[in-house]
Amino acid sequence: MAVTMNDVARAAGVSLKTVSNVLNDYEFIRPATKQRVQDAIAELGYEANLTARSLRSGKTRMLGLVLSDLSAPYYAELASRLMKAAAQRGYRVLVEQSDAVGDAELNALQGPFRQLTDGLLFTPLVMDADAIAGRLGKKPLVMLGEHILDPRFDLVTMKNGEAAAALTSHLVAGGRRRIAVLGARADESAGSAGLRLNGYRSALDKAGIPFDPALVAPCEWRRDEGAAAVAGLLDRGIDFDAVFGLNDAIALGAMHELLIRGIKVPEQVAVAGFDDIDEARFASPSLTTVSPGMAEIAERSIALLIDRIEGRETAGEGVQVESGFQLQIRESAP
Amino acid sequence: MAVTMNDVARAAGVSLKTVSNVLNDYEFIRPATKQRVQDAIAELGYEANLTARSLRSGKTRMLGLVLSDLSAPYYAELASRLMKAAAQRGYRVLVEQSDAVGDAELNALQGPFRQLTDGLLFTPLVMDADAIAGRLGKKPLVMLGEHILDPRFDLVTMKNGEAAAALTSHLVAGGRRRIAVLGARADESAGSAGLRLNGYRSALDKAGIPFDPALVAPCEWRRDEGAAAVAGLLDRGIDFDAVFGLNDAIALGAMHELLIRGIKVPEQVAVAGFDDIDEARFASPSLTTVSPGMAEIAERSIALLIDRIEGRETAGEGVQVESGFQLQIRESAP
DNA sequence: CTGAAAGCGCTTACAG
DNA sequence: CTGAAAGCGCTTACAG
Repeated sequence: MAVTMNDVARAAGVSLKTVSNVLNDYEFIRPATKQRVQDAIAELGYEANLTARSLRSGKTRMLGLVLSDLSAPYYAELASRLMKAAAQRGYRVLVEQSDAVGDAELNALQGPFRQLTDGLLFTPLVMDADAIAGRLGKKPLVMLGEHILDPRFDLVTMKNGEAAAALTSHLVAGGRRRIAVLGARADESAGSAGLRLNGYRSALDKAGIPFDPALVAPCEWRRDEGAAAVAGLLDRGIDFDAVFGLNDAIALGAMHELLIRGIKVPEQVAVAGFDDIDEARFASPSLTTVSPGMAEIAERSIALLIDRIEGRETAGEGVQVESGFQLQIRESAP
Repeated sequence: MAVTMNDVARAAGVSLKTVSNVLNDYEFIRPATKQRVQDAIAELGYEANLTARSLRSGKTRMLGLVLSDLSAPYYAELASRLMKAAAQRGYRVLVEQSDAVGDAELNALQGPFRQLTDGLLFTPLVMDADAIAGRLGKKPLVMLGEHILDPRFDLVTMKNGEAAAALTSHLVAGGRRRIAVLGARADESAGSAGLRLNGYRSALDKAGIPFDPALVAPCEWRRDEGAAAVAGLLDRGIDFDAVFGLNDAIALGAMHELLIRGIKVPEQVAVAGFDDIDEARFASPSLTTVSPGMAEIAERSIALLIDRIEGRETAGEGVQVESGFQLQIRESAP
């Protein structure tokens, strides 16, 4: 049997409530009493039972993180940072993978997962704003790194459009005119893919370069899909002098396929990505990309969610946070 | 207020216990009763309170996963698979990052983290067998992908030594004689690093190639460290014709550094890694490595841990599982 | 097959 | 500042 608060109370000669007060940093405790309780805790090696605390208080001090796939490098790095930011504030992060399946997202939103957490960081890939708003419940939810700009939701994201435009302009400044875009999603205009695609188009507009839909290839945001997408363009005989992967994984997959086929990067085709995952620096050639300020995203989304949970943030409408970005110009598109 | 079992019992006209029986798939319930309860559950939208269940039963249906850093690609892929394997069996995985810090490992082993989980998958980098055995507690613990081969512990791992030897023999068969090893750890002879290093040495022995300690460079298992380690060898003027990174991240970092310096891979220096992370296939040149059967490791470690938790595995001594491996010969060391 | 009672270990009003 | 009581929502013996 584990040591309980009752044991501590008995050992210290006080009531249960007094022990509870000490544990919860209640202000008005006589120093001597407090000391006696703390001594008893130390002596008995008492540790609070978190489950009992949760049952009574209704709080778990866990945050839910819903994303499609933890093995994607961007999400892995993000999850790692989020966990550290949460730990500093006394919270843990419980991760749920949705595999970009709608049912899984729905489950994370209202199933048992929700019960286990005091609030959610949510990266929806399938559900739209109305579907989410309809299942919202009363626990706080912060949209993460995603697209749904809706006054009903808190959102921590980056300047997807601006950053994509800046990257595209950089490619144009390097003399590229036919820039293929990999990773667009047909069904999604407001999502990250859509926002980045819009940024690309606006940069082309600004440069007076006509938009060619033949240069836009949809694919999932993985290395193998990026490779397949660029292979498709080549096999269809489509001419291009640059590739913009809507994330780094796509770009790295595409770059691999180009090199395999003997196409020189960046001499014949420049390649650029998005996310600045660690891998981008060490690719050969190293990958030009956009750094989305992941540290800031992690820090601010955790802070916002916990502020909501603990009632410090009380804005009726959603709070929108946009982190800054930085171009990382490297060998693949100098 | 959420719907409780009491509400369901009242609606169905049965006692609490009967509702509990239905929820827990107790065999002997009259079908009509069961149906009435299930109808009431559906009608009221009842969902069991997991916290209350945990408090009473002492089970959380969560598994703890302790590793150094979730953003390392191997761990990210492994965690993703473990979560899926656990989910299939009705368990969740709660991840704790130790940053390879001893205190953090100790905390995960006996702090509140332990309370939240029914069992642990543990990848210790600092603590040794005796330290762990001393803090073991009564909840099951499975050593994961690591070195501690001790009859007191359950262990799921791979054939580190054999695989490293096979890879080294492959390099030797390709004509390499001076094979640098990156990622050795001075303090660790039994760990993964030590086992892989031993495999390397035994393969050299077999080939009649003398072991040269100057070719062994210690470093952390990250890309930047692999790059720095190979840079160190080059700057010290040490001659080598192959690099064996003790994991893929090291090898990829080293390969990047070689290419930056105009050294041709594999013509001048062959490069090989260990883990077969997705990134290895898409590197340029693609990376020769060892596939450790991660799917098998994930599946078997989850199965073993849950068998322990649920009392199906009752061996008094530790159960040792070694997954198979496969050489992945690619461009960096054909 | 089903019920009434006890209790897991805390926190939360409510008194004083 | 501190105490006695109630109760969070379940499961677990124990009866019958």
